Amino acid sequence: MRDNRNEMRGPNLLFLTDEQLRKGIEAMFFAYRGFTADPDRVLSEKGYGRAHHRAVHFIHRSPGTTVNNLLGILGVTKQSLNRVLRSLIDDGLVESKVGTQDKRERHLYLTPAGHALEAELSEVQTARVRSAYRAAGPEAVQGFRMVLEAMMDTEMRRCFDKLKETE
Amino acid sequence: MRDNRNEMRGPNLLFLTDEQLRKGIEAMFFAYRGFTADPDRVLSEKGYGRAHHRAVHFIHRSPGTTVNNLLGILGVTKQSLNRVLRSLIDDGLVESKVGTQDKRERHLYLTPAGHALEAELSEVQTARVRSAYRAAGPEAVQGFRMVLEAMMDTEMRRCFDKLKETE
DNA sequence: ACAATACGTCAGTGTTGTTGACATTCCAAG
DNA sequence: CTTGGAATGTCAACAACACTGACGTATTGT
Repeated sequence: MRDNRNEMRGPNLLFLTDEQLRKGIEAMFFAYRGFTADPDRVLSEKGYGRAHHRAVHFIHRSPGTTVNNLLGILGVTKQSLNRVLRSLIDDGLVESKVGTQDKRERHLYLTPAGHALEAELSEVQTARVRSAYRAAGPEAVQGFRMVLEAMMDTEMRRCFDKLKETE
Repeated sequence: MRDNRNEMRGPNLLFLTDEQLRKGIEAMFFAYRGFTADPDRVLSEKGYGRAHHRAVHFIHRSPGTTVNNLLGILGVTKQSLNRVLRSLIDDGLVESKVGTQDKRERHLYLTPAGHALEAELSEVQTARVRSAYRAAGPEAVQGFRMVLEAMMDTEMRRCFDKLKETE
């Protein structure tokens, strides 16, 4: 059950009180809204949703990735991803090439128009994150990243680490 | 446009490179999935969605709040909130009382059953946040909170601060 | 030949969002 | 006091998006 007695266990445990935890939860809720607000605005102007942003982002990040790869990274169903990819391909933002070794696979790439959209989305989102980073300072950013990574599932952690080593 | 030259501006600006910003964006994406995964599991068992969680959370947080207040906090449309509230009221988790001063307003309260659901949701979500906090340590948590607050809109910031002062 | 994999698609369901209309209540100007 | 506007909340119809589960096709590998 709830435990409010952390407050009496010394100042080094103050950050684990229910009060602090709830504040963190609410901060996460509001901050994520801010985090997605700008890209969402851009997307809705073009008739796209948040799922399109994610697809475009990770195709940009890992050109030539397959549909199955994206499914694992995004954590959506095949049908949702397919609908998104279908519209992106029809609109000429994403190109789907049949694999050379394994012809069952489709490798996904951004077209020039796709790169343009990605840049536009990345622009507005990065601007906000940069501003937040600048306001909070380097040590805060390091802490921010540590908590976020500790909040992931092992599954996502695996995805995240795999993306990191691609640098 | 993109700016990769931050890397040459000294070590104190290393955290503002595009690489670091992109990593932060992806970490935020994956972490938020982890953040909502456990409550989502509980909710779907009961036929509810994430919107129900938010409503229950903030009614618990601010008992007697009005529908309009919740609209501002949650950032959803009136109809979406109303549908959610309708099901919660019909299921006996939320009680809606006509205002005494202003009879147009409906003041919202959790019933005992509502408090039970809130506790169950809070339990699983808090467990993960607590674990992340513990793993990252107090200084990291402070940085985490600073960056999150800096990432909010002024609008949300206002909501967040108003909730904070209720303590 | 046979099973497994990668991809696409269909039907049915549920949540969420938008548009727009509507009833009730409050308040203030006439 | 009356009346009109503004605020609060409710509701219906429709669209967007996601999920489940099943099925079909092409390809790979044993």
